[in-house]
Amino acid sequence: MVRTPYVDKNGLKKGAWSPEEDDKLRAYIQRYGHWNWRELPKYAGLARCGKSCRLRWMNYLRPNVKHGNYSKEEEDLIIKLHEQLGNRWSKIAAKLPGRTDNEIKNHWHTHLKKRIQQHQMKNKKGRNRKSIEKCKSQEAKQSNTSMDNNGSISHPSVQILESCPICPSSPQPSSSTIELSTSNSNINNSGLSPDMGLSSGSSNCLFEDGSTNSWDKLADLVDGNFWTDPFVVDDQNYQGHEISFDENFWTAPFTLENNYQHHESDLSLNFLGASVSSPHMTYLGDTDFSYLLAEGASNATQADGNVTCDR
DNA sequence: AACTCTCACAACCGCGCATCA
DNA sequence: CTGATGCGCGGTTGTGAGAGT
Repeated sequence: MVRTPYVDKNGLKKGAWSPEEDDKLRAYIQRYGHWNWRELPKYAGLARCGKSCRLRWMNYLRPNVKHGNYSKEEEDLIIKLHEQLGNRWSKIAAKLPGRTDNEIKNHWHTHLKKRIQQHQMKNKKGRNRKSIEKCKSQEAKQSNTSMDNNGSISHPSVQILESCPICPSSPQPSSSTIELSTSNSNINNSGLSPDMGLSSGSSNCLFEDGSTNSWDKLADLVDGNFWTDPFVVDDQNYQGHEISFDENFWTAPFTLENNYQHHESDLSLNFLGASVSSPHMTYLGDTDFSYLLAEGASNATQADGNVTCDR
């Protein structure tokens, strides 16, 4: 999947990086920093150009760089930002902690662009269908409606309310009761505003501002995958740290305690009032804690961050 | 099994901007 | 002001893996 390593005419190595080269670059930068990319490879003992070193560090070796596994929330944010900013990948990457411009760009070209195109096609079809129905109903009343061979219509009085291309339909909630509570933390998922905590019963939902809203209003806020997609909690008091849950979130009970040194906040979430552990939790933070969990550690504890998670 | 096609993504390349002498 | 240099950005390419035939 990567380019075969080779040496160019200037004696500089190109192509895929070896683990040894990675180690050299990582060790050097961790010790001395990247004071001058052009000079760096010479001192780090690498037969690479500075540009190549910079790219490798920025896109792969740099701490906290996340790879793959884009959450629904991240994808929606990328789509939204791309609408606003266009192909300004570095600006987009700046809004997604742990993601690089290169990776976002790749993800866009390989996944999101297609998704957008599919949604647009779908909307176009749906719009045509709607339009045809409306058109038919108006045909009896008015005679100046026209329809082409493709089913597209043109009519001065037909108004089309186009749905969001990304969130075409809003689901009805399942019959189960869902209750979430946070302390000093914000829950958010596709379409919910970042500062909106959600606590809901089976027929309506209570927002943090105290207002009660019908499911219809909630349905307006969430997209079609809200009830099935991974759920992300973004603790904004400790930026860059994310805790994400997989599709078993809704069925697997769990407890998470998150007491950071710099603020005493506890992040705890209860599923139906039960305070138990989940085997499906992944911590995507600055520390190596995620690896402990990925390795299947039980009672994983992050010492300095005081993060605990029982399995 | 062998071949072809498509996908995914790391890495490269060229350009433009900022800084400095 | 101008040229050299370094860096960052965005577009493109190369290639291994997996799917399809």
